[in-house]
Amino acid sequence: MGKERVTVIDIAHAAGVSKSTVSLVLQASPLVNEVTRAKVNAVIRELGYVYNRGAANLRQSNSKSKIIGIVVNDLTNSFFAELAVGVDMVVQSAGYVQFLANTAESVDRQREVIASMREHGISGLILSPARGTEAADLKSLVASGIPVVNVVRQVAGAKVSSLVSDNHAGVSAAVRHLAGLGHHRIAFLGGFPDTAVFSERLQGYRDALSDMDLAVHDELVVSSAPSRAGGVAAIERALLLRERPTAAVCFNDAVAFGVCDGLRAHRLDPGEDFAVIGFDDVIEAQTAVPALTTVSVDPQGMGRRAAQLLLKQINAGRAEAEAIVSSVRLVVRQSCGSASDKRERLSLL
Amino acid sequence: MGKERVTVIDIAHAAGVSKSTVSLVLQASPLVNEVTRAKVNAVIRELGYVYNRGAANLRQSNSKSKIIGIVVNDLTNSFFAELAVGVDMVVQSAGYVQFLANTAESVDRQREVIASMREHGISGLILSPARGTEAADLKSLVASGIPVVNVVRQVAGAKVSSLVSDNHAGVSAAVRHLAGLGHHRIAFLGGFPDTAVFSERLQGYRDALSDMDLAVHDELVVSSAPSRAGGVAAIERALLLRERPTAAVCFNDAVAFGVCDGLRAHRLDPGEDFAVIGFDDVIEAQTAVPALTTVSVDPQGMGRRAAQLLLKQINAGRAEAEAIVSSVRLVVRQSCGSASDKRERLSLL
DNA sequence: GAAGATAATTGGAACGTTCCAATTATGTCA
DNA sequence: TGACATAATTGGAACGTTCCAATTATCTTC
Repeated sequence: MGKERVTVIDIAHAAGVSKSTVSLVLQASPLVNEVTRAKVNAVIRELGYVYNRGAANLRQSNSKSKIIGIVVNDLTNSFFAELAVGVDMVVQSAGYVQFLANTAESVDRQREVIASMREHGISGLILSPARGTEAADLKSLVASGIPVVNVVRQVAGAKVSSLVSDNHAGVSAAVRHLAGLGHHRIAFLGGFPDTAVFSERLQGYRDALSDMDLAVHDELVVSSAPSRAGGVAAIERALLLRERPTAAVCFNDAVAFGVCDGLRAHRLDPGEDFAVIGFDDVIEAQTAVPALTTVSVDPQGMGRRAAQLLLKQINAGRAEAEAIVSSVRLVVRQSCGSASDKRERLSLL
Repeated sequence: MGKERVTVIDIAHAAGVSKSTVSLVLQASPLVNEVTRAKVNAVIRELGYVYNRGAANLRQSNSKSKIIGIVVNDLTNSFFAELAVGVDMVVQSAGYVQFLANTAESVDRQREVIASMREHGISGLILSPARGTEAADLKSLVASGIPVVNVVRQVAGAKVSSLVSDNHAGVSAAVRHLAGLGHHRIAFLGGFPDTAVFSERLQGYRDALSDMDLAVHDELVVSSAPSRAGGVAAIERALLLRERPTAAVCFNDAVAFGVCDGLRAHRLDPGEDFAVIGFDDVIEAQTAVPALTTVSVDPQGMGRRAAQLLLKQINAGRAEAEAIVSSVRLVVRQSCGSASDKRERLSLL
C-alpha cells in the first residue's frame, strides 16, 4: 500500500485546479483566492501529500534547499553536542534541517562528508574544522558560493566567516583570579599544542602571569588530549613535579573534570587542596561537585549565534566573511576555593 | 565566479560523449569501456563537477536518496550523543549522510522534524521517540514504506523495528550484585515513571528484590528527571527517609553521577559510604572518580547496530519489523564499593 | 565475408516541482 | 455598455539526472 507518491498534479486534479495554482498555494502566495486556497489545502491533507523538496530544489537555486550542514570534530565532547543543539534550535525554527556529521578529527573523513553534503545541495555549512584543516580544503566550497561559518577553530587564510571565543581574555581572567587568591604556581593543563586555540589560550596564560608579576615556568604547561582522560593524565604528570602547582587553569571543562578525578585519586580535594578552573561552561559544570569555576562560552548560545550568522549570509545571497570573537566571562564556583566560596559551602552544611 | 553549476551535459560535451555515458560512469557501470571511463573521470575532476543527488533522486526511488534521519530526544545527554556517533560511523561508510534533529522531548517538534525529513526524502529513520509518542504519530511514515527503527524506547502498537536494551535483566543484575554485597535497603533512583523504560527497569528491580528475599519498600523508589540534576534531587529526597537506603541503582548514568554529587554534598563518600550503580556506561563512567559501576549498554555500539538494522531494511526493500533486545552486562567498578574493589583501591594508593 | 552475438554508446522521455508569459474572470468607472 | 485595470488562474518549458529502447561498433564463427 501507499506505493506511488501523491504529486502536485494529483492534488490539482482532485481539487479541480491547475498544478500551477497548487504550487502557488504551497508557497503561500498572495495571488491565490482564499476559497481556492482552502479547497486545495483540504485536498492536500486528505490525500496525504508530501512536498518533494528535491524536485523543487532542482528548479530553484541551491540556497533554497533548506538544508544546512554542520560538521564537528568531536561530538562525544558535550561542548560540541550542545553547540549542535544550539544550531539545531534556530535552524529548525527557520524551517531548515541539519546534516550533522562527526569527523573525529580526521581531515579525510571531513573531506568526504563535506563532499557528500555538497552533493545534497546544502545552503550553508557550519564547521568546526578537524585538526590540520587547511584553507585549500575549503576553497572549492567557498568558490561555489556556499556560505561557511567556522566555529571554535579558525582556518588560517580561508575566506570564510568565523565565530570563536575570546580565548586570550578568558584564560587571562582565570589566571588573574587565581593569582588574586594568592596562588603562585599555576599550571596550564591539557589541549593539543598544535592548534590555534591552544596557542591563544597559552598566550593568555603567559601574559596574565607577567601582568601579575609571576614567573612563567614551562614545566607548568602540560599538554594532553582535550578530554577527561587527558585531564587525568595531565594532572598526573603535573603532580610529579618537584615543585607542585597549587592551581591549574585547564584547556577546557572536560580536562578540568579529569583533573578533579585525578586529584581525588591522589586524595586531594579539588577546590580545597588544589584550585581548578575550566573553559567552556558545559551544563555539568554547574551540577558537578565541586561546581566548576570556568570561563563561560555558552556553547548552546554559540551554536545559536553561528546559525544566525549563517542564515543571515544565506539570505543576503553573497555576504562577505566576518570574524566574530565572542566575549567570555569567568564564572566563579566552588572548584577554585575562593574565600567567598568557602563561606558559601560552610553555610550549606 | 563559479555561479552556474557544471552538469552532466557539460561533462559529456567536454569529453566528447553523450550524457548517458557520463551517467553510466557516475554509477560505475561495467558497461562502459575503460578508456572512455578514464577520460570522463578526468574531465569530471578538471571541471570540478559536483553530483546533484536531488536531480538523481527525482528519477530514482526514494530509497536511494542516501539520507537517513536520526532524531533523538536529548542530544545533551552524552548517551544520545554517542549513539549518534555510532550511527554516523556506519551510515557514513555506507555513503549515506544523516539528518540529525533533537526534539528535547517535544512531540510537536518531533512531528515537525519528521515531516521535514520526509519532504527531503529520507531513505529511513532512526528514532528515539519523545515521551508521549504514539503509534499514530508514525503511521503515515510507515505506510509510505520508509523503514523506521526505534531505539532505546519502544512505541506500543507501532509496526516498526526496535532496538532496546534488556532493561529488566540489567537492573536485576545490579540489584542482585548489591544484595550479594550485603545491602538490604536498596533504592531505585531517577527516571520519569510514565515511560516504558522506567517500568521495565522498575520491574527488574522489584523482581530481583523478591528473588533475593528482600522486602520491596515503595518509598525507596524515587523518580526524577533522568539527568544529573535529577539525580541530585533524588538522592536528596532519599536521604530524608527515616530509614535511609545504603545503596541505589539509578535510572541511568547521568542520574548516578548526580547521586554521587549529592552524596558528596552531604559528606558521604560514594563507593565507601553508599553504593551506587548506573545504567548505560557512558564514556565518563570509566574515568570518573569513583569509577562508576554500571549496566553497560554500549551506546555507540547500539547506534552502530541500529544503523546496520536500518540499512538492512532499506536494502531489502520491504522488510518486516523485528524487535531486538540487546543484551547487557554489569560492569563492576569502584562506585559500589565491593570488597575486591576496596582492595584494588588500596593497592593504588 | 555474411550472419549472428556481444560490447559500447546514445537520444529522448520521465521524475515533481517552479517560473514565466499568457489567458480568463472580475471589478470599476465614465 | 464599452474600455480598462486588476485579480486569479493556467499551460508549457525548464531544472539535472536516470532508464529504456534503439543504434552503432566490434568480435566470433562457420
